[in-house]
Amino acid sequence: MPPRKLSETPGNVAKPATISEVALLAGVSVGTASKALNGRGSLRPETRQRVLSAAEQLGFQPNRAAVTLNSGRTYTVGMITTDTIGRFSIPLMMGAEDALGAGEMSVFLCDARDDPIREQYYLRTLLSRRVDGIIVTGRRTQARPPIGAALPIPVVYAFISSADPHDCSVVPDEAGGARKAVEHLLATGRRRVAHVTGPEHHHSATVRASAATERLGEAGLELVGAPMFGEWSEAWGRQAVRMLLGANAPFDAVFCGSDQIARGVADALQAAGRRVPEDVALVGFDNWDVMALACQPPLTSVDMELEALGRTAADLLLAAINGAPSPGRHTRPCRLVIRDSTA
Amino acid sequence: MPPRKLSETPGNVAKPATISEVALLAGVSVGTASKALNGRGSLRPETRQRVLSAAEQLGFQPNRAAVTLNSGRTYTVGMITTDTIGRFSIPLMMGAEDALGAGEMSVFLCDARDDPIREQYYLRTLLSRRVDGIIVTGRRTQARPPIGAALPIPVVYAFISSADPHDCSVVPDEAGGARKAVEHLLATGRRRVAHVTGPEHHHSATVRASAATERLGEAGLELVGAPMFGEWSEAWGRQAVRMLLGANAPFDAVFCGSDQIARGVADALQAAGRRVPEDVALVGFDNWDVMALACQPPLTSVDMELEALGRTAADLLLAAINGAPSPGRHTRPCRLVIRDSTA
DNA sequence: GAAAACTAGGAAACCGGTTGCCGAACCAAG
DNA sequence: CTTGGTTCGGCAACCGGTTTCCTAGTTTTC
Repeated sequence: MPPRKLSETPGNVAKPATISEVALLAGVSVGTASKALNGRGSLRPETRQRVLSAAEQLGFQPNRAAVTLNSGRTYTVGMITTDTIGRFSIPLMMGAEDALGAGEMSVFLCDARDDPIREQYYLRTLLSRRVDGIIVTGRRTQARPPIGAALPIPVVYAFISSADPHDCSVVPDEAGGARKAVEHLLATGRRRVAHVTGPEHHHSATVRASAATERLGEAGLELVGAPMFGEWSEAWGRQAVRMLLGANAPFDAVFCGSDQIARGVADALQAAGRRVPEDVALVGFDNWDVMALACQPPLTSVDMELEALGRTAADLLLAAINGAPSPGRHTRPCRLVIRDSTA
Repeated sequence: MPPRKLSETPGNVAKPATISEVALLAGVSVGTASKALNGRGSLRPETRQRVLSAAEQLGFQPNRAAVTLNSGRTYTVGMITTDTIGRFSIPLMMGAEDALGAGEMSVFLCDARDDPIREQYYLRTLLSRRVDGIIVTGRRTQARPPIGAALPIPVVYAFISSADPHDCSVVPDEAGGARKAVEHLLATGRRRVAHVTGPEHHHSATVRASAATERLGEAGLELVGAPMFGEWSEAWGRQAVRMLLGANAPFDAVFCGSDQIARGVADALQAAGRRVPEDVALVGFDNWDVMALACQPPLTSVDMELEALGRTAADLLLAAINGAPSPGRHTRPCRLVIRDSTA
């Protein structure tokens, strides 16, 4: 095999310049070149300048492997999504990547696809690559077993949280979000609120349901019927409306566990001749633009601010890498985005 | 700053083991340890075993920076999404990450967010980190200027393509997909097909529209009216249906440029009393499960097989890294997924 | 004008592995 | 007992930077 025939393009550069080539061109030693490039040591300004122009001319970029080797720092972090990359992981990743990029950190992407074997494989890979830290994200907020014990580097869990309370986790305040949703419904004069949400075994569903119930209780009210647990789909939203209408318990608002459910609810309500928001106000959860904006009318929804959450996680990780860890569970508020479905 | 106080956890390991520690424990020299671990040189089986158990015992993982330094290979590639990570980039990234991970490659994630400055920043970063190759992806299939000229490493464009025909690009056969959609409609007896799609300045919209028109022409038919260019939204789908119904030109099928449009079309048709698929058959594009499955009835749609596309791109990149580049534009077929909207 | 104090820049060790080369120990053959 | 061929494993160079230490040359000081 030829040494590195990487492309047929004629203008292809063979190899990046090394510091010794820069030193040679500038007529100094390698050590001096290094000092000039990093602003260390005491050099005549003219010498420094000569090295800098030589570097410029050769398009010199220091070999990060070499830098890593004697600093011990890789300026790299790993991001493991335990569930498949999806609607929730993306904003998280974007936020984290944004904050890390600003700190000159690069991000290794690892998609463990819900497979513990893949997860451990990636963990070993990341440790072998000596990343400075790891962010673990997932699709659900439920606590999960720590990804590893006694790791030599800091780990931050984002959205998902670690079952070990000493680990650093950043999670959205889903209960607070649900309370905000209910408060808004109360503020707009609704008194008979139903709740349609995802499966009962899903952590988010139960947390949001309890918080909503509790907040109504504080206002001396009760949920219309029990929380309706089902699945995170439009079809379930439609079905739930049929059940609600059949139950003969009047309601003037539905707080939904997700925007998809809310959209199904909206469709079914209108099919049944109920107007949104005049007859029934509607609040969703996730503020997933595709759903919330396409809904008719556009949907008021709770936004978990995942991008900011990812950014926070990255900042906490950077702090931990720099020797200032913040162990424990950190909570970030949700934001209510008001649209026509409750106007 | 303390040297590396990374977490408060007591069991925290200070530092990963080095090969010299392994060698010490096994009672051999560093070089011998290296040979034992890599299966090189000629060693007594017993010696080899002693080194292996020492490595095992210390949890030794070779420092990749050191390996990189003398192999020149980083076993790392960069993945740059030119547009923001979104619905299209995700499956691409997953496919690529999957194929690369199987080849022991790690992936640097770079989200350029449609910003040329960020893009060049990431490119420099990746080159400085001496990645073995780069995959460029984006949200649209249109050709874009090459990300850099005369790069020392191979680059593969996935989904998006490079304006330079010598660059390696992998794109879905959107025209073929559109033809398949039309063929299916013809096969199910439809003869009066309308086409509602995205903005005319969008490459995908025009390519798909032309292919659909052409395929109808081959059957001696014409599109009902001109292709209706608008935007990629449900609202436009609904509006287009109102326009179609108002035009008094009968139609028995609508081929839509996206699933979102198709869903708007479905809703508006049903609101107008037209049954899907009995009166009007409907085909979407993208096979975006959230839309295609939630649509009533579930939507027949063209799937661009983005995950496979990403995998192909990764395979081509790996081949190029190993000295076997495949310059030029590579096309991958789309797949028609048949559901109730055309049954 | 000589000694002391700086200054600029070079030599070399080092980070943690890999690999070519060489020598020691062992075996069998002469 | 010497010689030649093997086998095993150590030594040291090397990858590309950074950093410490040190020296030669210049400037300052008395």
